[in-house]
Amino acid sequence: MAAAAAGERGPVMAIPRAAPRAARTQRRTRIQEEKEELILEAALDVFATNGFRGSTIDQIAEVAGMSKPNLLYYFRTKEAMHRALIERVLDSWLDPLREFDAAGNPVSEIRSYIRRKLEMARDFPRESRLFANEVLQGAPRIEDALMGPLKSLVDEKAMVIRAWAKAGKIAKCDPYHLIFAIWATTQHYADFDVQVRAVLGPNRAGEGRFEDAARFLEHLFVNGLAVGGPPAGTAGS
Amino acid sequence: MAAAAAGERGPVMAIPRAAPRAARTQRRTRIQEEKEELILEAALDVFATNGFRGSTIDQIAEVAGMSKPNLLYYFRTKEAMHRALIERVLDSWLDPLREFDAAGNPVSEIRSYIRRKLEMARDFPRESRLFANEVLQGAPRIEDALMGPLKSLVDEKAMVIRAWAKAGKIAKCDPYHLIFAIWATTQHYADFDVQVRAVLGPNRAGEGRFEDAARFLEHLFVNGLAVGGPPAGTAGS
DNA sequence: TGTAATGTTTACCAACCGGTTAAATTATCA
DNA sequence: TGATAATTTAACCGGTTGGTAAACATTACA
Repeated sequence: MAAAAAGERGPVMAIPRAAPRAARTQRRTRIQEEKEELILEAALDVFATNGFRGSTIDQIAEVAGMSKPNLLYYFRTKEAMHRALIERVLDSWLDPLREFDAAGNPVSEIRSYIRRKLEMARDFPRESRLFANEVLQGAPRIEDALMGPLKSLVDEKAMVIRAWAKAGKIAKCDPYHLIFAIWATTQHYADFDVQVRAVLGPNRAGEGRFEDAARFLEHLFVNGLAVGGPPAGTAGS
Repeated sequence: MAAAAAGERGPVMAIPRAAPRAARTQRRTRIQEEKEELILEAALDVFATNGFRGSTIDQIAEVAGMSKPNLLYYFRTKEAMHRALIERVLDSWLDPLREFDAAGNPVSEIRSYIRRKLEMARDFPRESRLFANEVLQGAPRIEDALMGPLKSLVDEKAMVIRAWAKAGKIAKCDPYHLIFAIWATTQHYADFDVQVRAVLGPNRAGEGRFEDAARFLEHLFVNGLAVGGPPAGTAGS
């Protein structure tokens, strides 16, 4: 896709610019691989904290320690950078959900899904914010991914959850909203990090907050999805 | 604050511009009130969908049906618009949490808090996204609000929840993470609306999704916070 | 009704931003 | 080593953006 776009302008004449990631030879030099890596790393930094429109090529260039035209040598447009970044990150971002195993024990599957998602929020907050920014602003550049691969994967896993509920292994519940709830609660710690820190205050804002969150969320979801109504003694006035 | 900023430039000379919301007389004319209202309404629209940096004064002007300089007559800078907007919206945004009543029944208090927050996500998604954008990008313009009024309110309500837990009315849990979880799950339906719609698909993306979400979340939190461990029969292989 | 304060518009500007051009520099390899 | 391709840089460009200047229009009010 990127390669096709690169060749769109010059029809016959000797190509005016070197056209990296070109059509003929595949991924060329060592240096190209390194620099693209470097750029995408910087782009992740900048896009994640400023969103697409709020980010400038100059910012990315500065973080990457390169000149702006040099960046544009590797990625023809700002949007191409963003596209490449999304493409590269989306797959690994969905991994935890993919690992969700129909054959496993429902409670432990859900528990470990929560834990994995929380680990990702802790270890890859930029990735989380990259998507959050994008989705929040209407997902103009990842709509396809949302309605395609993402929806398919969720549909598949929702069926698994529904089967568990039907078999009486967990409480009857809407699997989609369950998945939303897990996404929301876990990614919250990456996307709304400053708010979490501000509310917890300097004493509790350390890395321990992820352990506390894990404990709470596991309790919430495991108890919340346990079969049968609330155990007893919760009726008040 | 805004008034003080307005007078910073011209020191002695006859004030060059009309200086609305001026120092002497209080909030002046009817038309001023109307136009400021109009502008903030438009600003909410634009800031909520594009974030601060991603929004332009021209966009806001267009939505408001006014010229850019006219906007800048009422708010001296883009940041002043944003500040005024945040100030105006923050209070009502925190209302549901304020209504959280220590004297009430814990389960029904939590249940109705969830419901109110979900209603706000449905009825005021722009407000939710305004904050989400801001917090996501590091909250450079609302840090004070987060660490001041917000933290205070949460601290207060966290004590209430902790008392409930201590009295055995709900399960022992970290009250801060409980509040985060409620925020995250409810605001998710405003902030990540496109994703929710994309995943649910055209059939289920109608307004009914909020009812489904309410049902699921009430179940999750009420069951999840019920005293005692998971009722029975959830142990698998 | 007249006039001073308030409100609106047109024209403008400097900085920024995405992107291009072309020339210079460096790596590759026959 | 030398030619060729790949990489990097300086200079530049047109459009956008936040904001201003000043003239013009309208409103409030004595």
